[in-house]
Amino acid sequence: MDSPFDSEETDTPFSPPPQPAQPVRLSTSTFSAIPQSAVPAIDFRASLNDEQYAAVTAEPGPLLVLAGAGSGKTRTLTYRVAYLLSKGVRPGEILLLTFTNKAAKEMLHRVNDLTGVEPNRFWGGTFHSIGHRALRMFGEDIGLPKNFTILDADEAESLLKQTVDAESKGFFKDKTNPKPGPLFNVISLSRNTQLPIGDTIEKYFPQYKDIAYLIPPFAVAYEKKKREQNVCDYDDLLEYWLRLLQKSPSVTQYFSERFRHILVDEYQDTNTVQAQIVDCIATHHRVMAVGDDAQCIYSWRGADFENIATFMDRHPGTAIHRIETNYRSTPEILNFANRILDAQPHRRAELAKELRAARGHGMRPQVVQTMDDREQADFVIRRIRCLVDEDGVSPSEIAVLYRSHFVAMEMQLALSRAGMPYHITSGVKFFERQHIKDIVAFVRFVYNPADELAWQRIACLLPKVGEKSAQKIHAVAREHAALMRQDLIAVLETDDVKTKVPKGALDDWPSFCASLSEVAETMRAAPPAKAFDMAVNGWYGDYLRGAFADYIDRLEELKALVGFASRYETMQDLLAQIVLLNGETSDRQVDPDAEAIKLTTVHQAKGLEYDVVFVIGVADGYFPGRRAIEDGDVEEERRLFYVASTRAKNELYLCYPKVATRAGPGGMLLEPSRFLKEIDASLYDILKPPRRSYW
DNA sequence: CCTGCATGGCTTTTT
DNA sequence: GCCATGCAGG
Repeated sequence: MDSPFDSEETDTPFSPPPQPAQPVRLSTSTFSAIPQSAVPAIDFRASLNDEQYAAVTAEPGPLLVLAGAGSGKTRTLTYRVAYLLSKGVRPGEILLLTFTNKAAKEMLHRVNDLTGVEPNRFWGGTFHSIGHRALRMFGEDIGLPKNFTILDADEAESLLKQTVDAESKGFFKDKTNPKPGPLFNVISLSRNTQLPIGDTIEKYFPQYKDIAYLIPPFAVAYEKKKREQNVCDYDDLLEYWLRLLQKSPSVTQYFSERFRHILVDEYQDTNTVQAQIVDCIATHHRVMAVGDDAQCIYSWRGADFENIATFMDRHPGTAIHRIETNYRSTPEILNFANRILDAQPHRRAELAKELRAARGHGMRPQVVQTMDDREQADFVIRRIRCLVDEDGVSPSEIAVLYRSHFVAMEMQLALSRAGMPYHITSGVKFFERQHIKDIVAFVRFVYNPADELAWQRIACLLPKVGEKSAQKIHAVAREHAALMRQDLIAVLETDDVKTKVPKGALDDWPSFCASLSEVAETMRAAPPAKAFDMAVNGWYGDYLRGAFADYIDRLEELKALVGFASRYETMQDLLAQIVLLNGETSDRQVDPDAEAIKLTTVHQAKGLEYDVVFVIGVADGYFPGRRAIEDGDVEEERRLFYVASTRAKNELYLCYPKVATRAGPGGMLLEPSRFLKEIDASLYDILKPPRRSYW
């Protein structure tokens, strides 16, 4: 049972002396009082308020922390980690689970600042990335070969599409049937909620009631395909992890003995699988779940804030801590935000929190009405200039938030025109760029030749090769390889295989195959970055030169990818991170350290705070989104609006254009968001910026 | 079977 | 005003 992570906790200067193994027990005991001199002494009492202090220093055991927005939830969590360390708990005994990569990074960074303990000494990260680690260690116990690869959302969807096409020829031809995307969502949601597909459809997708019976076989076939190709989709990382824990007592024992303390951030956003995973590992009940039902914004992915309510049933003797003092926002912003929740049709009384403002007064939120997108962007830019130049606000303390990516389009253009540097956590991500995905697929195929999606991607780059030819080539190569007991890549150049290669592709074929072999060779002997380097310099390099006019720029990015790869020691880890870190934004920025304002979706802004926040597109149809309105369920959108508003510390601007220029049929008139209309007008000011002269 | 053109349909949010 | 899918040609 060797883990590549084991060494990390044992040989660093901060490690306390080894402790005798302690029996797992329901913890009524206090912490073992082993002095921890390496971690700097922290005055917990002075650094925290009463509520936070109580939670941070609570006896080990099930803890539920109900923490409102801006009440210092992350602070509580990070200090809890520091407190555990100060009591002699080793970093390797702490498991820290979050939802987004950003949150994980932020948390571990803060712990590092506080205690000096390096982030990589904890097991901390998203459920998915920790699931991947678990599968990497124990996947073979449930029949998952160790070189499995991970499909991103597009690839998974396309595999499902191919599966369904193969199972039932005309399914997608019939327009009344769900398309691959929605179909994937149905299956995914059923897996994440652990509900049978029939129940899932009844509950969440009644429009598919009539064809519900068709879907379970598709799900089964899809699962089979994934196994054949030795690939996992995102949901597998959670489901297989759970299955592993349920099927193998020794694995469960390993995790629960190893992670004597479990902390879960944003517990309101756990879905059934995630909650079950936590419960399985936390047989010792030393688990701290931190959450706020008002900020549950992932229910479309199966998140169920009822998990908070049932936590105490699943972990008897739960101590509940409420943290209700808000240090972040001015009372004006907080009043406004509280009213958003007041308008909720049904509130859970037992979860309700009353946020108290701790700060002095500031300005009321400003509702900004402009003609169109363009004026909206102009307003934001002019206001930012003013804030930065005259009020001395740092650009990095300013954020522009929106419900969905497309709302930010005009904003991006305007910022570029104005020469104002910005970070954007949306749009086409670095790892989603074509050439990046190509080269990753190239390497991924070498690593796992059963991965047909990776194969299709690279094979289709050859002239005259499309999906069908790619499939045929792969099939014949697979057969041949099995027959000859040889590597799949080694048989690609045999005549049998070549008969399936279209004429137009034969010119490229030898160098294509040679490059694959070279990469395979490198992968066996050298660190992963070398294999990437080899791939870039081989056949793909030639292809790139011919296929793209901006060849130089793209090559530059591929070199950056090689640089990224050099941070990883194993191919498995590297390839997984590329899929899972689906974040690393393609900042159009030259200097990454330059002070830049931030553009992000509300989802990605969760947990973060800024001096000044602009929410753009606060109009019905945008926020709440059109879809949510049509489905008659805007409650999640309301929580999202609450999350957006509570990101602001000093100033909050809610902007909307009166005319929709781009979206919809065009020229449509927009109403202010219903969430604005629900709020007493005395709680905000209305601002109508003068029309800008255009010459 | 692949590729190019035209029409229709449409837009969450993240791992 | 965009992208993806559908149809005709090679």
